[in-house]
Amino acid sequence: MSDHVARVVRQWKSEYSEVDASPMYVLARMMRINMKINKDLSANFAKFGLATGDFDVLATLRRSGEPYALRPTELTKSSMLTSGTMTSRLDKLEKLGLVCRNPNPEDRRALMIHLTDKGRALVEEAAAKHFALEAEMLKVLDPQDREALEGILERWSHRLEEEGAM
Amino acid sequence: MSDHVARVVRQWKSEYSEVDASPMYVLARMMRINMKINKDLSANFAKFGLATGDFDVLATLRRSGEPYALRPTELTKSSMLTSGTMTSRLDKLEKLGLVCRNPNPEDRRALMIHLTDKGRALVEEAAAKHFALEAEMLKVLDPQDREALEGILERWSHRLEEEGAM
DNA sequence: GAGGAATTACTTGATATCAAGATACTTGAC
DNA sequence: GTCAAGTATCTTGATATCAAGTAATTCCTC
Repeated sequence: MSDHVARVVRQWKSEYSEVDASPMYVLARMMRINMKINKDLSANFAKFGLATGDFDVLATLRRSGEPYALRPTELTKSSMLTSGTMTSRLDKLEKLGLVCRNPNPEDRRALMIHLTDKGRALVEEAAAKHFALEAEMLKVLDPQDREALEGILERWSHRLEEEGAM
Repeated sequence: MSDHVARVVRQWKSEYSEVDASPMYVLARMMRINMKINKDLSANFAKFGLATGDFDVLATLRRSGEPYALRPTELTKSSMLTSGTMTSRLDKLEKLGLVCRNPNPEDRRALMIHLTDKGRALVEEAAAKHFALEAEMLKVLDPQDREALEGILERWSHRLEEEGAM
């Protein structure tokens, strides 16, 4: 039995024996699993009329607690995106009445993005489904694998953030 | 010490105690690490004038062995993308002289995408750097973590493919 | 064989993203 | 206080992607 990535590595080996393609066992599999996860998660968000990125903004506001307001820069940093991308997301969410832009009294360059009541209700409903779906997805892993994976990813993430890489 | 995802989970817990956000320890960390990896890998491809997806097509052709030719459908399946996306990638690669479209003698609906000599030379150069960079990236993991991760992702990937999910 | 179902590559229109730069504002060095 | 440097948001133009649909061809069932 072999998966897509195993076949790819085998092909490289037979074509190009001087190169070590083994990092792909980790990185290419991660990438493919991640693509699959993202597709499934975004199918759930679509039921609420949201793209993954829209949910991400609303969820970031919601979990920041009262008064459910952050600056665009904070949202941008949290999402690993560029400022232009965040601007267009906010345009869309504002048009849908899920957030509103207010002036920021502390810094006239900045804004405050407020979650509206409608936005809050929607994100809470979507988040409940989202967490349930994530839990479901992890059930294909054996409990000990899931636990080990949690530890490994935690260490990996820490080191990347320590290095300032993220 | 805590990373971005740990802070996010803590926020959810304090705002929304009835929900179990713990799957995010696995899924959100995977997503963020993956985003970081993709950014670094695509910076390497850019040195060769390629986007990640362009490299993916050229590499799939190269490792398929002589005569370095596949049908668009095979490339599409391998990449987890839609056929329209593959069409536009092939347009671009053809314009750059890295692949060429030839009629497929066995099926007049289909084509054969051939890697040109120029395409082959480029992908071999880019691939060498790519593999070196991937190996470098995995050095932040302890050897036992890397080994464990390889096993876990292999099992995960197998199960998803078994289910027909990928 | 004939005819309907499936497959193949492509087209179209919409959206998401980025890099680079513009504009307005704040901060800090002197 | 002044001004250069930095910061915050948005704009612009380019690209990548997708979903849905099209036309030509092949496959399958009878």
